[in-house]
Amino acid sequence: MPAKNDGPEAAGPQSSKSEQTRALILETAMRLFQERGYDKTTMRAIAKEAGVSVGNAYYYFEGKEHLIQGFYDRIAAEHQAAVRSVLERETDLEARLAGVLTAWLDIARPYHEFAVQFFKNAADPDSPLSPFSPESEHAREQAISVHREVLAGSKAKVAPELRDVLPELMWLSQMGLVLYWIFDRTENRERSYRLARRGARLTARGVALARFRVLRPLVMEVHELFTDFLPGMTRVLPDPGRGGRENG
Amino acid sequence: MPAKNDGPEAAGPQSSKSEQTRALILETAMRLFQERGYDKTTMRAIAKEAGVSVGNAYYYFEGKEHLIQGFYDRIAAEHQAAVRSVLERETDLEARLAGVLTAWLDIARPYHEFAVQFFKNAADPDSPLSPFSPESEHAREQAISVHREVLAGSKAKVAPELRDVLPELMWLSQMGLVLYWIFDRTENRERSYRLARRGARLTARGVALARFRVLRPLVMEVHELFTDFLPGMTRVLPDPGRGGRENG
DNA sequence: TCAGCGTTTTGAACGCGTTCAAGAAGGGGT
DNA sequence: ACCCCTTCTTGAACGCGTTCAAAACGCTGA
Repeated sequence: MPAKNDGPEAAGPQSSKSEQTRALILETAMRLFQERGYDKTTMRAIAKEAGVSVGNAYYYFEGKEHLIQGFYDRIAAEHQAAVRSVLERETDLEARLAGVLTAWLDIARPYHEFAVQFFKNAADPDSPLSPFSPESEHAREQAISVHREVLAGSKAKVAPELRDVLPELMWLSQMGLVLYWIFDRTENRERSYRLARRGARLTARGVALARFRVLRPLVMEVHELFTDFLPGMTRVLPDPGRGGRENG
Repeated sequence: MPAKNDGPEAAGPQSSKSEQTRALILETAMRLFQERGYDKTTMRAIAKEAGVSVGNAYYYFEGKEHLIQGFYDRIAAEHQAAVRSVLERETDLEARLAGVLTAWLDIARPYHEFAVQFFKNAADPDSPLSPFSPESEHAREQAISVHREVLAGSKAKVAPELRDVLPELMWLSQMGLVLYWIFDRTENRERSYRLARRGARLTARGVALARFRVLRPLVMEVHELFTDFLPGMTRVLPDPGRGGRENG
């Protein structure tokens, strides 16, 4: 049997010639993106700099936007690592949440410049780069589980109705922070940091108060709404059909 | 002195030759967008169909994306009109809010197909089409004032701390609904309608409960957070005012 | 060694949004 | 009548992302 693949994407992290070329193209692209910005980096420039042909880049990546997937992965990995120390140290819900959010801001800082391009694609439901796309499911699930840990490792007492939806809610509000961050033009993203800290405080206080009797109906409402709609958000398509390319 | 202009954009809604050409291009573009979708409609096709040259379209509009501004205006106008009957009829906050939201969904329905493109541009902070851009300020202010009316015309008793921020909050949650709607693939956007109704209920109950004593700190938190950050969102550029105290 | 076959690589070509130098049209002022 | 200045219009040309038929490569079995 010859070396048969299901396409270049299907291969694992082996160090074959193919994987090397793929990695070379990705790294070159990421470097140029950071040096010149996304728009000013042309596919031709990436190919030239990497010493391959344009067509070759398209053999490994479906298009230019797919080359920024590398940043997703990098940020996610760094964040996961950075968060660890905070989660081991703190037991206060507010501090834990604030730590996770500000850690993300720290890590994402170098990429703010072209985060817009990032987000433009994320805003397209059909794009695999959308945080709600099936392709992002793994990364999304990992991000949510960070918030699960934020909650579980804290000494905060959580209303039982909120237990299961809260991590997803917190992830969603993190997406809100990211959105704010993208629009944030202040120096060093100061306002984003402020929002992160305040948002963490608001969340912690909300969770604490959610155990009061008077709030029972509201909490139930929140619970129902998000058990109902979060699965719908994270699984956008009614059918799996990752079907043919609609060319045109 | 000859007929001097500050450019074609500066002219009011006169019916000069210039304005006619501009309108012709815009109408042709909107028609083709609806017939073929945004991506499949080329600038060359718009120009050809309108009987002008490509360059001429660029004389009147800065680029292709600017041609969808027409939809913004159209939807906003229709929504403003549709909402009137609801606001005159109902006095219940939940019903008023649900009415406003579902009216938007009704009106926006025909444009869902290419709403993505819509949103891709809206997601760019530098784009004048962003709902947070200075260029959208008028439309945004009008949309917020609809929510002001929703609140003012209802018999609901609102905690004083929320009075001034609530309309903006409601508008923000409407933006959230729009986001959900864009990702919504269900038939007739059923889930979006569900979300609108449930969101309205949640908001109404939250407002009702916000008057309880125990919630005072939470309400204050919400109030502070949004008086602090909403002006920052709607005025993207660094705004020296609002020098609230840094919070540890 | 070589033919066969899947994998990888190539770069010209396509269609698109956008730009721009050049010209046409439309009026005053003389 | 003529020039002049502004506004409007043109379409070829540019640079880009993307595609594709064809070529080069590399491995396997004979």
